[in-house]
Amino acid sequence: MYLYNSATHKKDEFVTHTPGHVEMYTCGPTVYHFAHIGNLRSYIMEDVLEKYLRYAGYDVNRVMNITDVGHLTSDADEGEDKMLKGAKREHKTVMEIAQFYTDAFFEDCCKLNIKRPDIVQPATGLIDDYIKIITKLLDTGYAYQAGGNIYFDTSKLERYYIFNDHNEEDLAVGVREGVEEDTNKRNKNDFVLWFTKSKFEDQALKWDSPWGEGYPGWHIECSGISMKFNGEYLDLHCGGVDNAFPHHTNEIAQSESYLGHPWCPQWFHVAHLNTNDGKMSKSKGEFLTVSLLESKGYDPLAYRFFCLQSHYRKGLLFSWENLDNATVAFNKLLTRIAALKDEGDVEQAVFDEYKAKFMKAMDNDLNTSMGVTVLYDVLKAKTNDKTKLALLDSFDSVLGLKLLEKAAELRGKQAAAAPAAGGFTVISESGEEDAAVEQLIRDRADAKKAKNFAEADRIRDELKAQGIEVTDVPGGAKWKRV
RNA sequence: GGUGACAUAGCCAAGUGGUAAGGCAAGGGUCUGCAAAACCCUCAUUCCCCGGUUCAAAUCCGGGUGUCACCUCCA
Repeated sequence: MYLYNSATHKKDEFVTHTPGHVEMYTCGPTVYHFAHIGNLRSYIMEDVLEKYLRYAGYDVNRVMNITDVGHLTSDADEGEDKMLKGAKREHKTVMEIAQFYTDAFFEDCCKLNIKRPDIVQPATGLIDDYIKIITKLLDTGYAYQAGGNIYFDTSKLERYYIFNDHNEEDLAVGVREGVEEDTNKRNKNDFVLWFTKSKFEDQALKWDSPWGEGYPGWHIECSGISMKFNGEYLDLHCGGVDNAFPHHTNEIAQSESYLGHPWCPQWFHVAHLNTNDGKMSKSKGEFLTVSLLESKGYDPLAYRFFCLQSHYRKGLLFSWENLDNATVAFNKLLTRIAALKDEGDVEQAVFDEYKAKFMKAMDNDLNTSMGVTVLYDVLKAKTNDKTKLALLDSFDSVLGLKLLEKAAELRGKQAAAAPAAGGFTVISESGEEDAAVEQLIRDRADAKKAKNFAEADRIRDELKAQGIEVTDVPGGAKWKRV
C-alpha cells in the first residue's frame, strides 16, 4: 500500500516495524464543545484507513487521546481556557464538561459508523508518564526551566522542521491577535512541556510535579499516550493538516529526544472541510454538527458518503447543495442494492477480479472516490446478484456505509408498503397520521379508478396547496410534507 | 512576509507518458391518464496560464497565477 507521507512529501510504500502489525495513533478531539462535521471528516477518513489496513490483512492497534486538559480557545476567541469557558457556559465542572462532550463525540462517531479506537485515553489520566518524560528531557539537556515553566529546547535538535522548510527568522510571531510573545523562550519555536505559571490564573486542573503545581503542555500528551500504548515504535500517526506544524513537529521532537531513536516514519494528514468562507470552525458561520444534519433530515451516513467521494488530501467544499447531491446519489445507490436478489452462488473469479480492483484503488493513497466507483462497477458487472452482494458487503467493511443493512431496511419498507390483496394503501413517508389527508388520497384514487382524472388532479392540487405531495406507488400512494 | 497542499465539465471527481472513468445535475426518449420512480441515450477536441522535453504531455521539467491551510500556550 502506498500512502502520501507528509514527512517525505511523496507517496511512500507503507512499511511497519513489525511485519503484519500496525501501531496507529490518532490525535483525538478536544472535548469542550461538540465536534463539527469538519472535525469529523478527519475521523471518517482515518476510520476508513484503519478498516482498510485490517482488510488488507494487518493486525492494528489504534490509540487515540482525548484532550481534556485546558486549552486556549481557538478561532475567533482569545485568551480564555476552552474547558473553563465551556464549564462556565454550562455551569458544570470542567470534568463534567469533558465527560459530556467525550460521550457526545463517540455518539457522533457511532452515527457516522466510525469504529471506536482500541484504546482511548483521556490526557488527564497519564500525568505521571508526562512527568517521567519531561524529567528525562531535563536530565539529558533537551529541556530547560524558565519563568516557572519547563520548555523544550528546539536548538538541541539537528533537524526540527519535519514537514516543511521554515527559516526560523521568517516565522511570524503572534500571528493571531491577543497572543503575546513568550519572553522565557530561548528559541522562537521552543514550546512548553510543563506549566506552573499560566496566564490563565484560574486554570481548573492542576497536578503536583517536581517543578511545582501545574499542568502539562499541549504537545506532551500525544507523545506520552502513544509511547505508553503503542510502544517505542509507532508506524502511523494521523491527524488534521492543521496539526502538522507545530503540534506534530513538536511531538516528534520530544518523542525522539526521549527515546533516542526514530519514532514514527509515516504521517497521514487529512485536509479540511471548507465552507464558502474558508475552513469550517465552531465560531464562524453555521455550527454544523451531526445532530444538526439529522434535524434537517439528512442521514449521517450520506455525509460519510459525501466525504468518501472526495480524497482525504483535497480540501472539500461543504454546501447544502453538495450534501443534497450526495444524499440523492447515496439513496439511489441503496435502491439499486435493495433490488438485488440473494440467489445463486458466488462466482469466485468475478469476486476476486473486483476485489483486486477495489484494493488497487485503496492501495493508491486511499483513493476512496475510486473505491466508490468500483462499487458502481460491481452493480453493472456481468455476474449474478449473490456475487454482487458478496462484493458490496466486502467493500463496505472498509467504506462503512452500512450498504446491505440500509438496503434491507429499504426492502422492508417497500414490503410494508405493498398493498393488501386488492386493497389500496396510503403511506405517510414521515410516519405521521392524518385521517383527513388519507381520505382525500382515497377519494383521488376512486376518481382515478372512475377515469375522472380532472377530479384526481384537482384533489392533488388541493393537497399541494396544503404543502402535501402525493406520489402513486403500485397498489397505493405515498405522501409527504414538502 | 515565510512554508506546505491543491487546481480536470454546472457540482463531486478518476487519471502517475499513449490520445479525458464514474457519480450528481441537465437535455432527449421508453413507460405511465398526467406526474413520480425505473430503464435507455446525449453531455470536456480538452485538463488554471506561459514556455520546454518527447514521435506522443492532464500526466515530466522550468516560470507564473489562483484557492486553502499553517507559522500561539490552537490540536
